[in-house]
Amino acid sequence: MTMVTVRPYSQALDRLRSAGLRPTRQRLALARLLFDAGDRHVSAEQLHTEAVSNNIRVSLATVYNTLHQFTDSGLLREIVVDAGRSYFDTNTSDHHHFFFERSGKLSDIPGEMIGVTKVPQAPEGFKISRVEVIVRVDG
Amino acid sequence: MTMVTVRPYSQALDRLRSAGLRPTRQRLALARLLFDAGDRHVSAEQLHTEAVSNNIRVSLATVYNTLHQFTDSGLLREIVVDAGRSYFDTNTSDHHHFFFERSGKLSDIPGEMIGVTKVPQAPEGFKISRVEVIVRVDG
DNA sequence: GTGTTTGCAAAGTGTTTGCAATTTA
DNA sequence: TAAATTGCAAACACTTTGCAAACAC
Repeated sequence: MTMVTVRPYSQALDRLRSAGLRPTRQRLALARLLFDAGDRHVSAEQLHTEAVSNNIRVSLATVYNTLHQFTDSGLLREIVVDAGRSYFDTNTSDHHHFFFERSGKLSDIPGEMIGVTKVPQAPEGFKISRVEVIVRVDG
Repeated sequence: MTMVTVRPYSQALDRLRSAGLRPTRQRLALARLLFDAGDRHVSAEQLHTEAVSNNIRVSLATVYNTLHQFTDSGLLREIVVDAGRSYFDTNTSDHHHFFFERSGKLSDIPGEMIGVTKVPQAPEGFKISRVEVIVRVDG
């Protein structure tokens, strides 16, 4: 018996709808690039380049706007590992990252593969919004 | 019996010596600001402002250079939590951080207060250089 | 049609660099 | 005095913004 992945059409439209974002040409095209290819970590510049080379006419400003709108509506997660460059992760579930210092690339570590114990209480009046583990690797 | 902290002079000079850095006026002054006041998390801009208001004549470029030299020689640790701004931590021992999203401030979590278990192997050919835990808090 | 979204170019951050002048050893 | 360090101003990389034109509903 063989497993078959049925992908009748991009889920991009549904994602936009459920996020309450108008499915404009640019947003749809970017959503396809982002979500139709499994888990990804992209910078704005990268995504823009990729869009352009796929003949999607979209400005860099719109890519930035779109990435932030997607992040605000929970479709993406922003990751900061490197001063002066933001990455956006299409995997919004609970997980952590390897960061490859030489190449500047990221890769996912499934949430259950790392255990963080004894996380201290947030100080009075604050609540923990996320516990992020970054395993920096080199070599 | 009373414990007395004897601080005959700043340890800044010794720190520079042991790091093999020439103790210039600027480096000494910055080292005093950084290390004579316990654990600190500062940005370049912050440190420069502080220096200027303490009548230390030093340019922002030199502050950047100095922070990087200190980091390279192990006197400081660089922390990236916020896109587009680097912090430098005078505590170079094994520990983690709270990051206060609203104020942009950091505070230390002693190394032994968080346990990270089951850290996966670094991929073939890579070695782990650091495991960083950032507890983002909000509110 | 009306309100939203886009693209452009300009402006804004934070950081780095080139090089002459200054300082340190 | 020779080599290292500094300051300045310009250059940089990345990101955000203002606003008119284009678009979605």
